Amino acid sequence: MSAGEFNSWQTVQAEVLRRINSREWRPGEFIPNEAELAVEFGCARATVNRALRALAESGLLDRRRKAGTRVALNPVRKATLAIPVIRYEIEGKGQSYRHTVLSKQRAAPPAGIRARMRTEPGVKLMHLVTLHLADGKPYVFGDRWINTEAVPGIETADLNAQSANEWLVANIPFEGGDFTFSAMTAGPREAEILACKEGEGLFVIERSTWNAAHVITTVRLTFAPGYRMHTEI
Amino acid sequence: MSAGEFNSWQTVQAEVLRRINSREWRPGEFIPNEAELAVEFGCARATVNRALRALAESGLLDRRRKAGTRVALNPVRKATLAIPVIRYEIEGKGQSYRHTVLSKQRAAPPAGIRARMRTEPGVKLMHLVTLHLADGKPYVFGDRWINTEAVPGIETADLNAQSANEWLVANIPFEGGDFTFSAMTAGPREAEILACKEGEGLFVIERSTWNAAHVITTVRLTFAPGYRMHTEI
DNA sequence: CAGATTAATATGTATATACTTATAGTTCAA
DNA sequence: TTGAACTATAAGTATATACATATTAATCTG
Repeated sequence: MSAGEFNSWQTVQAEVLRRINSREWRPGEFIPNEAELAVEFGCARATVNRALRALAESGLLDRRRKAGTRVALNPVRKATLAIPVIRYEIEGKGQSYRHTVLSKQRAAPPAGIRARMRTEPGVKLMHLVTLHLADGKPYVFGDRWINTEAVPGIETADLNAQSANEWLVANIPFEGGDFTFSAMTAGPREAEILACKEGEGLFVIERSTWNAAHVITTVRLTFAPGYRMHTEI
Repeated sequence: MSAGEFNSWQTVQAEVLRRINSREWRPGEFIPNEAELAVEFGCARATVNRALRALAESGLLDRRRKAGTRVALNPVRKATLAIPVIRYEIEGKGQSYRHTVLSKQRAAPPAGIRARMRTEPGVKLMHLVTLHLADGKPYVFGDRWINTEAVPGIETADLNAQSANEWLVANIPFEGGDFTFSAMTAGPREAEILACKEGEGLFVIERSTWNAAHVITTVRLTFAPGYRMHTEI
């Protein structure tokens, strides 16, 4: 089985993939260690390491020091989906982009938001409701809370000129975020804002972003009917 | 600025991140090349390469040969979301899992499906409708088409014992897939199958998977109200 | 025999060196 | 002035070597 020459990490990766797919190496099974594979493939261990590391990152292999490398039992397929800035998404489709601020005020958030923002009771946040339009038609509206303490400069920013999301992306570095995707049924408010019928199913993204010290912002994006989010693996 | 010692790729990465976040290196701007950074950080070029490559993969840097490395202008944040096998997802919540096959037949698919499956007109596929239940309550139902030509053995598989998805994951290696997430409004059929009210908003995942030669399967998963898909970055 | 100690081992990482490859920029020719 | 040919450059990769680190397995103790 000393198959020819696999002297680039891509060819090594391809060969390992082939063996996994052909069940030569079965799920849960340990595969030979890096040193052995390097000899068999006629390449350096670092090359094997690169190939296996990439496969482990994509979820097909499980690796542990000393224990070794095994074919993943239940390969969790990971789709990486790009989170777009709404303006780019709309303009990318060749449509015109516009947004309007429906309301902007300082207020103490309801309990649910406060929990997500991890702020003390009574602390006021900036509450912003924005509608984004594609070719003049409602596309998505965002109900956003911003921790003004974590975001110096937001108070004086002109959020009519640049949407809060864009302003934040451009000005406030963040370290992590979480995303929830779901569906909701349009009520009177959504129907009015998005110019759709009450009772329609709407796609919803909830997103929080944070840095080391604070939760920066949490936003709920409710999309007009027909929105589709797409990704490939 | 010859800042101390950055002699592991993680510390190099952290320092580069710091400079990006602090705007020392601004979006769109070229950063010094690997060799220069290696000298400045007091480490090998390979170490810098590892750090920058990781940052490029996560979308914060743009790299091109000869041109160099620049800070990404619009950092596309990528969330990697794990595509779960439904049984694991349900059992992971501590609920009991059960599934039933509502219908299974060979049929020529409608045009939309045929386009996705890339089959010739008249070719019959396996059409499978399955309901998955959590603690006995409808959780999601799947409307699936399988290219039997691409999937040897599926005809004789007992899809009552093991769901089609699980059978496929365990038996048919695939190379790529695409995913679409959207919302729909429950019609009479969805309301009946999912035991929900007509007019409720439902979360929908459409997914196709393929290997080198064929589109293997395409499935539309319609979730009962309340479903939320979550991910972090 | 339970629990602590030690050894063995596979992956993880760092480094110097060398070569490859894509491509931006320049030069040259039609 | 366009475009083809060339060149210089920065990232990309491969390799040998060395050492670090996590973790299993074996061994030693009480």
